[in-house]
Amino acid sequence: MTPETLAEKVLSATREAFEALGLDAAVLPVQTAVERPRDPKHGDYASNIALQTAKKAGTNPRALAEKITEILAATDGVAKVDIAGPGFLNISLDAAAAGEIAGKVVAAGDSYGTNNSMEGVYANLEFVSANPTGPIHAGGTRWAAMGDALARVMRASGAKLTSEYYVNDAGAQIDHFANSLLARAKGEPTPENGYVGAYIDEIAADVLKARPDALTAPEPIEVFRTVGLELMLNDIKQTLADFGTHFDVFFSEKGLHDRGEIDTAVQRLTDLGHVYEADGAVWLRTTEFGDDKDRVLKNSRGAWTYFASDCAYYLDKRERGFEKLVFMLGADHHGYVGRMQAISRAFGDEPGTMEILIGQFVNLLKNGEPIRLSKRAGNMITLNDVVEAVGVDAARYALTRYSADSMIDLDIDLWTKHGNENPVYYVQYAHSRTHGVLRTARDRGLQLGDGYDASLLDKPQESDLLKALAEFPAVVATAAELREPHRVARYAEELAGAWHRFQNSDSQIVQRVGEEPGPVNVARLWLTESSRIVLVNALGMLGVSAPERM
RNA sequence: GCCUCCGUAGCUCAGCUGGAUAGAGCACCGGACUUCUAAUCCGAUGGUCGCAGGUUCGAAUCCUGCCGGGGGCGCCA
Repeated sequence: MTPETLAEKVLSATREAFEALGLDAAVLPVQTAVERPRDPKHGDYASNIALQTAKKAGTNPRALAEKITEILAATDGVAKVDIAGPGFLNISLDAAAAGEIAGKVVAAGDSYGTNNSMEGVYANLEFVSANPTGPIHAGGTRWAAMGDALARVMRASGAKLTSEYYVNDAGAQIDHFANSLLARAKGEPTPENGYVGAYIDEIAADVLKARPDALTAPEPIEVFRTVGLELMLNDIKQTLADFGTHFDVFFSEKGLHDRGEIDTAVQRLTDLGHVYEADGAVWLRTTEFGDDKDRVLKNSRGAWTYFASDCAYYLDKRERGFEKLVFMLGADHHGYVGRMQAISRAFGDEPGTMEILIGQFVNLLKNGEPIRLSKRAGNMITLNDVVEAVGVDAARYALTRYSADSMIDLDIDLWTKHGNENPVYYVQYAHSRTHGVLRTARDRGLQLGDGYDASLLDKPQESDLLKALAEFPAVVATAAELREPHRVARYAEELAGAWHRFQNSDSQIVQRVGEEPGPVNVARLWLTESSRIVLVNALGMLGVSAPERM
C-alpha cells in the first residue's frame, strides 16, 4: 500500500466516522496526507486528521480518533491503529501490504516517481539568461543546475513545461562587448565600460579567424558585434550542453525589437491606460500594481529601455499560451521583482501567473577561502571553473541540494572527496552497490520471477527501505509544487542511507554460493531492484549520473 | 532609511503550507570486513532552534519588534 492510498483510506474512514457521530462533514479537507513518524514505536505512518478536524466539527479529538480507529483498523492491509497523545493515529501496515511497493516500483520502472500534481499546467520556466557578453558566472551555474532539475521535476509532475533562456542581445551591453572585441583585435586597450578577460582576446581572435576582413570591412564594429555575439552564444550553449542543462528555447531580445513587439506591447499597455509621459520620457504606472516607483519604458533620448523589452517578452510568452511564467533570478535582481510583477498585473493577469524565484549567491571555496579569480574571465568565477574544480556530477549535486534561499559555499575539497562526507558519492555509491548485488544475483541464477512474497520483508531495515521507496512520488510532487528541487537531493540521501543500512544488515540478499535461492532471497532481490530504480530516477531528476561501478 | 535572504549540535545544513522526545553528514570517542563494493554500517557524545513578545489545545515553523550577517534599492543592462 502506498502512503497516498493509505491517506485516502484515512480520509474515507474519517468521513464514515463523521457520519456515525453525526458531525458536519463540510469541515473535512479534500485531501490529507500521512507522515512517517521518527519514532518506530509510533507505527509505520501517522495521521493528525482527528486533531485537525475535531475542533472545527465541535467534538474532542480523542473521541473522534477512537471512532476513526474502529473503522480504519478493519481496512485491508492495516495491521494496527493506535491513538497516541492528544489524538494522533499511529498506523501499522502488515508486511505484505507494505511490501507491495517494490512490485509497483519495478512495474513502473523509469516512470516511478511521476505524478499528476501539476497535470495540465502549461508553464514556461526561464533561468540562467546570462548576458551573451561573457561566460556564465557562479550564480548562473546554480540556476543551470537547479533550473534544469526543477524543469525535470515539474515535467515529472505532469506540467507541460518549456525551458527558456532569454538572450539579451540588444542594447548598450552588446555595444560595450563589440567595442571591447574590436579594441583587442586592434591591440588597443579595453575601452571604458568594456569587458575584460582572456575570453575577450580569444573571441576577438576567433572573429578574425572567421572573418579575416573584419578590420577592413566598411563597418568593423558591426562584424565584431554580429560574429562575436554568435561565437559567445555558441560558447554558452556548448557549456550548458556539456553541463547537461537543456533549454527548449533560446529567445532573442533583438527579435522582439525586430518584430516590432515592443511597440505592440507598449501600445497594449497604453490602451489599458497604464502609460503616461513625463519629463520627456514614457512611463508605465507600475506603482498602481505594488511597485515602489513607476518605470521608464522609453527614455528621453527616445530609446526603449530594457524594461520595455521585459514587457514585450512577457506578452510574447503569454501569447504563446503559457499560463504560468516562472523566472529564476539571482539575489542581486531581487529589486526587480516588484516591477516584474507589475508587468503581469498591468496586462491584467491574475496574481500568481508570474512567479519569481530568487536564489542566493554561490562562493567557490578552496582551503576555506573563497576563490575570486578565474583564468578565463578575470574577476569572476564561471561555470567552467566550477566544473573544472569538482566535475559535472558534484557541481550539479552541490548546487541542487540546498534551498535556493540559502547561500552556498561550495567547498572544492569536500566535493572532490571519495567518501560519505561527500553526499554525491554517498548516493552514487549506494546506486553502484545495487548493481553489485544484481551482478552477483545474475551470476548465481537468482531472478525476480513473476512475483514475490512481500510478507517476507519484515525486518526493520527492510520496512524502512520500503517506506523510503514509497515516498518518492510525493517528494517529487512537493519539489515541483514548491519549486524546491533540493528536496529530491535530500530524499536521495535518505534513500541511499536506507539502502546502505539494508545492505549492511544481516540480511543476505543473494543466496550463498552453492545454495538454492529461497523465497526470501527473491523478495530481497525485488527490494534491491526497486532501490536501484528509484536511485536512478532520483539522480536523473538532478541531472547527475548513476554509475554502475565506482 | 526601505526591500530581501539567512541565523537550528563544534562545522556544513535539512526540517518551516503549525503537530508527538528538533534531524542528517562531518568532526570527536567506542565498535563491525573468511561475505553481494568497509567509498559502508552500528553505538555514544553533542541543542535555552539569534533575542523578546504575540496568535493557539499545540510554534523551529505563523505575526510584530529587536540584534547579527549576505544582497539589493538608476531615464544601466
